[in-house]
Amino acid sequence: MNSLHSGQSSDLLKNPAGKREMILDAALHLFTTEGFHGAPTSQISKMAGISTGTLFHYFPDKNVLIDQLYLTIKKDLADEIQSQDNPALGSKYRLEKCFRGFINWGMDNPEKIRFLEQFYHSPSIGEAVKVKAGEEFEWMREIITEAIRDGVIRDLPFEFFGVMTCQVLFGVLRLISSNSCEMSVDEIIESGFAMIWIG
Amino acid sequence: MNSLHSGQSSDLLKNPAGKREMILDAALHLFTTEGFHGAPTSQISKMAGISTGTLFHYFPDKNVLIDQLYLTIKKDLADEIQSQDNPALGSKYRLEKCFRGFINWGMDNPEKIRFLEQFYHSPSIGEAVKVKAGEEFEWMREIITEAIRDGVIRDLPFEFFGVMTCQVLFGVLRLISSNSCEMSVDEIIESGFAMIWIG
Amino acid sequence: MNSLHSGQSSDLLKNPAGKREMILDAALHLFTTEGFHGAPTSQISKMAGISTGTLFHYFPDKNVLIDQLYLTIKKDLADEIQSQDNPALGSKYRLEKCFRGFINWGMDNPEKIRFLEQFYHSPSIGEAVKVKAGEEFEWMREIITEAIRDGVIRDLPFEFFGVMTCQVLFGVLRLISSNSCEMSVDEIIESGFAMIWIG
Amino acid sequence: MNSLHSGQSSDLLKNPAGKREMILDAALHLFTTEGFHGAPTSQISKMAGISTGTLFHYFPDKNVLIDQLYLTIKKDLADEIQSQDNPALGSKYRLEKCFRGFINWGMDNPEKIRFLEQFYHSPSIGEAVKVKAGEEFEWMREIITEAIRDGVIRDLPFEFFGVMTCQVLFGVLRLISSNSCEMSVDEIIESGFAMIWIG
DNA sequence: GATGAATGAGTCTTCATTCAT
DNA sequence: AATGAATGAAGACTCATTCAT
Repeated sequence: MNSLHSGQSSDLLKNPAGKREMILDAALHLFTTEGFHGAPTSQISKMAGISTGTLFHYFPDKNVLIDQLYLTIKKDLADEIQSQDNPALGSKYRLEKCFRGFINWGMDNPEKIRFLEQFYHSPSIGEAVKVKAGEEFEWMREIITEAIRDGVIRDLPFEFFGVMTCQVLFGVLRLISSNSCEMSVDEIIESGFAMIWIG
Repeated sequence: MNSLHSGQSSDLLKNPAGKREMILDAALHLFTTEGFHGAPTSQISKMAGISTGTLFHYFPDKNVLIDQLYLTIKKDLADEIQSQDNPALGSKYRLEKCFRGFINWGMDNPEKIRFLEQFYHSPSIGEAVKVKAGEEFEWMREIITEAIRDGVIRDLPFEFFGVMTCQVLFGVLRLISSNSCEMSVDEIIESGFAMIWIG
Repeated sequence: MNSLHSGQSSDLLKNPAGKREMILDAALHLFTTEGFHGAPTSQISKMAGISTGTLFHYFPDKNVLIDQLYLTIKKDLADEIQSQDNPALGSKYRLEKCFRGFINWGMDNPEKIRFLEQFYHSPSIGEAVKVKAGEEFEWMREIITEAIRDGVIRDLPFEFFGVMTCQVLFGVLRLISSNSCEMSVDEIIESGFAMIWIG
Repeated sequence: MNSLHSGQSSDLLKNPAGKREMILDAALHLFTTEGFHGAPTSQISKMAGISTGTLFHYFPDKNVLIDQLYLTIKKDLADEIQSQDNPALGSKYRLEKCFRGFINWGMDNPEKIRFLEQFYHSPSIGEAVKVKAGEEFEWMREIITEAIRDGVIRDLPFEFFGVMTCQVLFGVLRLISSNSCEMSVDEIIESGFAMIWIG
């Protein structure tokens, strides 16, 4: 018996993506389409292909599940953007790269975007988690500071810039995905960016 | 029986603000702080000062309640803005008046703003109601068209303008209410408007 | 239609003993035979002839149910004993009357006796309730004091006398109900009393 | 491989007191404080320092665990008392030695006493086990018979004497451990014994 | 219209037990 | 022997909704 091969095949059969990840995936879908209280844990585990008990083996309760999901998604987004950053380049270029990273990630992950939109304002996510998730984006503060020094954006507080940029980028993604306005994807993106650069 | 007398006294004693309104008020508060499924109808009726059965006298079920609440709030906002409009004036002035109307209404009704933010993306509101609520703002299309003709804003579809403006105005209100950025209320508002005018 | 008659019959059909009492009766039986955690609330409500939800209308949770049951039973016992007391009589006579009252009540209510035996030492009953239940018997302190003054029982603290008397009387009732010793009920009772009088 | 060496080291490292005993110890504590159904096997194994699966290696199921625990404790008590008995001495002396043995064991093992009090009347212990546990004390029947012949105690059935003596001794231990009556330990013990001798 | 007791399907969560490693 | 992830039946409790009064 070839232990290497048998090991691989059993890994693939039993662990196609890791149960924790399968739970998070199912939860993402159901929370987004049904809401937090509208998505029973029984349905989440069924969709994840595990038993009801197993869900609680990975997440002590439903609140922890949505908190971890929120955190995971925000970190996923932050990592994706940061992975493409190059501190050696100019601030305007770096900033635009971040925006495009956000938009691309959002177009690739429409359900995650819907989740973030829906739950950022929701009482279902713990406050501590919201704060912690926000910290994943702290590294951008430096780019903003530099961009202000370079005159690329107006001299306004980081908070203002952060909130407004998010609002505009979420708006861009909603327009793209709703497909209800007669503009090309690129037009939407460029028009959105225009609001940020001057604002 | 003297209907005038009996009507008056019972109205004043039992119905100081109208039970329907008291239910909507309680629902607004609880849906905003607890979410749709997180706010039991029993708690809503208790806060409204009525019995559990009475709630279902005014709203056939809980979904109708939140739908009506959403509709009522959006109409409230639209009416407030429209009441201050004067079609005889210039498009830029009218548009700015609308924005300021929105902002002022939002500052006066922070819970309603939170409700709109939270439930605009939520599956708890019926699609038909979302559409119907959107129609309350159809009258603004004319102002936008005029503003584009006057070169006050860029020539972009109504949908783009509508989504983006909402996003920016909600951002402005959030910054104002969170109080976390070192800017005066006026600075926040003006900086927000600047993004819209050019965008 | 005879409203008087119909009223009576519907009362009898719908309220043969009061739902609260039916729940307490069912709980008494099931807690005694299955233990606290061994008796599902679903089974209690089924035996009480009500729905699962109704149980929680009368008792906010299962712990309150057993606490109230314990309190009700202890009060039942205390009231029964006190109702036969006559402060005008001598202390020995009164004390013996109390003992016989206890024994008779215990023989009439074997399940309640089993319940008290089983749950007096159990962590399932809240401490506060145990204390409160104990206070139902405070009025006996006076009889004991008098009995000591009269030389009917030895001069020992109320606590000693209380605990020991209970132990003996519970023992008497167990021997009577187990039927495993070749003594008549009266012999058991008299032999038990003998232990108390001198102790 | 040196079995002696490996055996020793693993025994000492992994089995300082025997896993079976550690499970029984943990179960004793948790059953006493939380009740049978209130103490999850997972918590018992955690407290015993073993895995959930190992518990079921030593005890096929939870009922067997509590049955064995009950049996072990009763045997422990019986052995302790019997070990101090000397058939050559007089019946009154032997009997008193037994009582003192019980009291001393109870003062040394308060948790075991609480366990016996709590579970003697509980449906969680199998009937067969209760009978079997009772047999551990059969050897005392001879002492009682002798004591009756010697006129040390009244001529009453073994069952009466057994139940009543237990009740009194448990009462004594409860008074000692509750510390709520103004008597010295010796006074409580002697006053308790007095009840037995005459009864 | 107004009440609130009653319902029971549905929710989250627990836990004894198994079994592949 | 030992582990601990996995199971899923079962439990406590909730809550939208009804209906007799």
